Amino acid sequence: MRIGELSRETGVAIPTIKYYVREGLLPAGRLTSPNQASYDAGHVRRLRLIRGMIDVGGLSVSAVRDVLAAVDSPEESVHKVLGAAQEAITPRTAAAPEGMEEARRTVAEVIRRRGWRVGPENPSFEKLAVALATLRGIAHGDFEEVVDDYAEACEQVAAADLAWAGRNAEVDGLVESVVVGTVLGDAVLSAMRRLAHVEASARRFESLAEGAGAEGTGVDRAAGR
Amino acid sequence: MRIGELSRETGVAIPTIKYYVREGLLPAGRLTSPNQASYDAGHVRRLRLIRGMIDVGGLSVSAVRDVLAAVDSPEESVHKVLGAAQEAITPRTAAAPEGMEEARRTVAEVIRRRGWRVGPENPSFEKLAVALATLRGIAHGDFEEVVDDYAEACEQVAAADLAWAGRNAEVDGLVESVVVGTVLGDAVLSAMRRLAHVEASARRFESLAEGAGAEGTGVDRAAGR
DNA sequence: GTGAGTAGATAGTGGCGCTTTCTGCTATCT
DNA sequence: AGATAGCAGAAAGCGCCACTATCTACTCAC
Repeated sequence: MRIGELSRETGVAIPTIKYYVREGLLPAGRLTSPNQASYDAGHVRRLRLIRGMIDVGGLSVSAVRDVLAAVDSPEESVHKVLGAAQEAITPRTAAAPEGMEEARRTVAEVIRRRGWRVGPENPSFEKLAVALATLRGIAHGDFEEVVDDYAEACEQVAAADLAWAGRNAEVDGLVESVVVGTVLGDAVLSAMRRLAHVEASARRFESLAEGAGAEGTGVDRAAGR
Repeated sequence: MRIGELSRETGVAIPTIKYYVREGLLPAGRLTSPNQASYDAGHVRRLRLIRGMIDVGGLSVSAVRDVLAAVDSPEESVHKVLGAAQEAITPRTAAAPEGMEEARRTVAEVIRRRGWRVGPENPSFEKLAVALATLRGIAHGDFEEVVDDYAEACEQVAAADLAWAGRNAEVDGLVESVVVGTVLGDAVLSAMRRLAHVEASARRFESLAEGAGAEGTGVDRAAGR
């Protein structure tokens, strides 16, 4: 397959494909003559993976490069790849807000209550603490009461993810499955969470005020601040 | 409070504050003389909200503007604000991948099974379908078997969110609570999902191969593709 | 042999999120 | 009263990013 076909197959413009090759996201084609190269199904898959991470996962090109570098090192442990994917997927290096110490304690507490074996050295530990500290700096309601519900839900999701990755690994390889599941799973999860929000508030408003001309998606007028 | 104090209080540089004012994210201070303005606690809160959405939520400045515009229109229904927040939080306008029709059917099926009352006109419906279609284009394992677990977890999360927003609304206003919960909740959820992944795979690998020198965080070597 | 397609390289583009610089002012300290 | 520090507002500039355009020299298919 030549570059034009690869482009048509994946919907990615030719100059963009060349750009990805230059940037090291995509391996170059096998040269059949000084100005002809051939691409195969691996390139199609890889390109789709790249576009998925960029378009759906919202990753930057350099984040994708980091993730793929981890995917490509064959002897790397899943642990490291997962770490790279997690590192790459989170936006920026958020400046530490106030109240981080308390937030870290909250996270450690949840982890303890759940019986998880993750330490503060895991980058997600810190990310979570930053998010919680930020939340406390903005909103008054105590988020700690919610955190355990989140944790329980996450356990369920993680179990499902693992089962899926296990099944998928037989074809695509474990590492790639983990990466795809992590990056795209986030997108799935947050879209679904929004749908669930709509339903949950529909349910609440209907029980509060019955039959007041619902708006289709359910959530209805409510006072601002 | 003058701009210098506002800057110190929030950790945001003065030119950046001015930039946010220009961009309409932050209301201007009240002028006390032609070249002096005073800012109050509302500005501090607002600035923290902006930085939280940008740093932790990963939103762009223009996305934040859209969200805040919705927050500020007092008679707007929660429905609309939630929609604006949801619109703003999702990255780009992902090009439609192949297999969208099947993906839409899958989403509709899950919604039906769950008894949710959300239609395809909800933007998250489409976002979810795009994510699923992309996933199918990349990975072989059937994600549909996982989708119901996700949905159940999301129900739990959404119920917790709603309860929190209800409590928080008494102080901060419902609309703002919903926005904060939606945007920052995503960050919390994905960080926590990663922690749960680590634990879940630790649990699996330990049951498969007992005592093979665990690496601290649990996940350990496994074959690549 | 002609036209469409290609590799590889360099330069350019538009948007984003600030940052710098400037001018005239004013609050505050000594 | 003078010195110093800070401020408002406007305009221009900057560095990065993700492409995109253009070019040359080739070659393959008809």
